[in-house]
Amino acid sequence: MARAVQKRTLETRARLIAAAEEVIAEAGYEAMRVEEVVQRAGVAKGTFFAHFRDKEALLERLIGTRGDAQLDRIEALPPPADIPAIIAALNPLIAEMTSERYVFDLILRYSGAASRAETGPIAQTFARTDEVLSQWLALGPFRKDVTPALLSSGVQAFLMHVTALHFCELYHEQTLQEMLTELLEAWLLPGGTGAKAG
Amino acid sequence: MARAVQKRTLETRARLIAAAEEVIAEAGYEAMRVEEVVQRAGVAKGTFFAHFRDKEALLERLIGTRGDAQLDRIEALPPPADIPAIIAALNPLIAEMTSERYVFDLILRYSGAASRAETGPIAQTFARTDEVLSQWLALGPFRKDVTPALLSSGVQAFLMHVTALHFCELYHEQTLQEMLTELLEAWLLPGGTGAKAG
Amino acid sequence: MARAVQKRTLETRARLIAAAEEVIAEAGYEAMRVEEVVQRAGVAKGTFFAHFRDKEALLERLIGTRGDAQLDRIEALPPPADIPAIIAALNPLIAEMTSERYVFDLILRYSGAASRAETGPIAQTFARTDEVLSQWLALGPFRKDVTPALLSSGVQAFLMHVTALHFCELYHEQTLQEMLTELLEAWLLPGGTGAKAG
Amino acid sequence: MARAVQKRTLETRARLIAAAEEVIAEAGYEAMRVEEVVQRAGVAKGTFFAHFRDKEALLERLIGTRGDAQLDRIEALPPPADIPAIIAALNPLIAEMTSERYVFDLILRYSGAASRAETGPIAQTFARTDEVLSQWLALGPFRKDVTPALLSSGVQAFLMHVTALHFCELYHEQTLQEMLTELLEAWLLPGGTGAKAG
DNA sequence: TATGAATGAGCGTTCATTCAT
DNA sequence: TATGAATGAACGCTCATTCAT
Repeated sequence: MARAVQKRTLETRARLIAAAEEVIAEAGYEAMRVEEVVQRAGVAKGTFFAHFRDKEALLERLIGTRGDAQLDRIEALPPPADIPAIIAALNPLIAEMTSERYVFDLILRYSGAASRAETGPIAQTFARTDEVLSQWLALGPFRKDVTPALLSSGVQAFLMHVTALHFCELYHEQTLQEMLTELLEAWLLPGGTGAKAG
Repeated sequence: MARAVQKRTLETRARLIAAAEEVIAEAGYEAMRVEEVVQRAGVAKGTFFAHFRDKEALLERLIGTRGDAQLDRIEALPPPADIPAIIAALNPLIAEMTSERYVFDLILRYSGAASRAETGPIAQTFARTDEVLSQWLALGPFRKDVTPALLSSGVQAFLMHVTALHFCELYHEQTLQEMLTELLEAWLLPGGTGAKAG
Repeated sequence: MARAVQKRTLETRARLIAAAEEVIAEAGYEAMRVEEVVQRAGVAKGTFFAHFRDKEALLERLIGTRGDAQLDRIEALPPPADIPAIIAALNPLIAEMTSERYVFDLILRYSGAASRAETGPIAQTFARTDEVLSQWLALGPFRKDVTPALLSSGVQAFLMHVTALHFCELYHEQTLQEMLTELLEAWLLPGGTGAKAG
Repeated sequence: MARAVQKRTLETRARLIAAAEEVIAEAGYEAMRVEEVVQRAGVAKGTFFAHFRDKEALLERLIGTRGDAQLDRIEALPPPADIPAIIAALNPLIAEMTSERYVFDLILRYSGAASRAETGPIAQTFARTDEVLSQWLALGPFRKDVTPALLSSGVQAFLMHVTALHFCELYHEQTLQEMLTELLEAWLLPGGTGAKAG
């Protein structure tokens, strides 16, 4: 009996999420209105708040889900053998994060993992990214004088750095790619090509 | 006469800034309300917007001023000879940035330099930091296989990274200091002690 | 200058009140919606709450104003010489209070004078009623063995008693008139016709 | 089997009532939420409404039960021989009614007997009070020029009047006792000491 | 009877920003 | 410059009641 009820609950939640995705696809995250979502989902406003603490909770979930999809894809890739491969793998994730200023702000707010009572989806995405990167860096032909965990941490720092610069009018897409490349080379292969030799 | 008017103007502006600082000292940046500030300054709401483009413009100015004070101090220091010295020099800046989550968000938003028409105070602080760091890194006993500009860029990325982690309950103050040390060592002195040899 | 501004304020307030009265005339007090009022007044919702603490504050004012109008009328009457005259004078006030269950509930809630920070309009109407009644009872051919204030107090008790019974399906209009007459006779002229003799 | 079912039903009802009393004891009538009650009773929300038409039906029952207890006590008393005795007898009833503003409002709403299809517990309490008072007033040394029913009606009006004033901060407990005494003396013994003579 | 997810209308609130004076 | 009333779009929330299972 409890299961039957839960099914209805899941359906409602799915409808809300689908409606929200629809709205976002049409007008972007920032333009999403709770009112609009419940109307499209054919659900009462109160129901919305029975499923999500607030509007941001839904957004967090939505963004987290997308991030997870990216990570699923990334995990399925063969460990990259060089820096261009890393960048190529991570680029869609960067694209996701820079799709909208509002999204980036949200990500920043929620990336602070357990700053909230429970670890939210976005924080989890960050944790997963860390794991994936660590493995890659351990397996690939990168410097071994420091732990993969530290390397991964640094890569993430660069990732966020470059992502933040996306919203700075001074930089062009290409410049940022170059900057990221340079940073990663200097970080992962100090001594340049000599790293391979060394 | 124009001078007299200007004097009054400057006084009003000073009163607004003083009032804002007062409010912030009591309740923090996030809790600052324009309403409260103008009341304490004894001026009308409209006057506020005659002096500052918007609320954030004041906040930017306030935060920028603090950052500048830090940089004045930092610039007066002798170029650090090792990583602990760098960290010691930068720590107060980190403390400033982590004083409040909201402040950090603002800083990140405005770190993207000219995301607004004119380069604001926060972006300028970043630019200055970049200059100082570049000089230090050029002068000090750090890796020379990449440009000081790139090194500086990376240091800033790590700085922000670690600062962000301050708002993540998982990390303790000490852990973060250690992490920053490790990151900087790996970044500025790849090959560890070998850097001294190189 | 302050006066000019105040004029605009008064106009806005007047527009809000007029709009509210319009809505109430059409659909009753209970059906009044803040949304509807601000729309008709051509005013923003925020403005409504800048003028009235909440919806009930406006309603209180509206009901109080009507009560005051009744009292203005009542005060202009010559002091009644007998009980039917008292009842005739008070009947429109009763009619006002029983026009809507919702109104009566509000009156009850706010009659408790200073139970709120400031004495509201409804409580003031009650106070004025007390004054008027006291004067009447002092002047008229009614019992003199107790103070007019006490007599007035009793009359008000009967008034509310009978008013409350209006919302009880058992009683018809006429029954209540009779009951009030009997109560007032027994209260104001104990000893029946003998009072005239006495 | 029907009996078994009925037994479970009664148990559920008892649990709901007990839970409600618990909540009320802790937070008062106004703060009682159906949600809270069903949680404590360990039943589903729907179950609540299978047992009580609506929330007020439960409240009415609860308040009515308390009133009945008072009346049981009052009925057991010997008919009072004077006004202080009447007041002493009724005082606990007043205390009950003034325990909470919200309770008084409810009582007033339901005092109007059959304003609902069926006469509820509160209305019944009023009816019983009326009977008791009528008998007392018929038996005691009070005015006989009007019917006991009318006298009783007036006493109830005064009772409610004084009770209402409890929620008006202007009046103190003692003042109200005195006012009630004066009102009852003037009502039940017009002519003052003459009543003793009569 | 029992369940509990869903309902739903509307209130109050927020507060940076504007604009007529 | 200075004034301050007015703006306005959502959000969050409430919580008794219903209804399909």
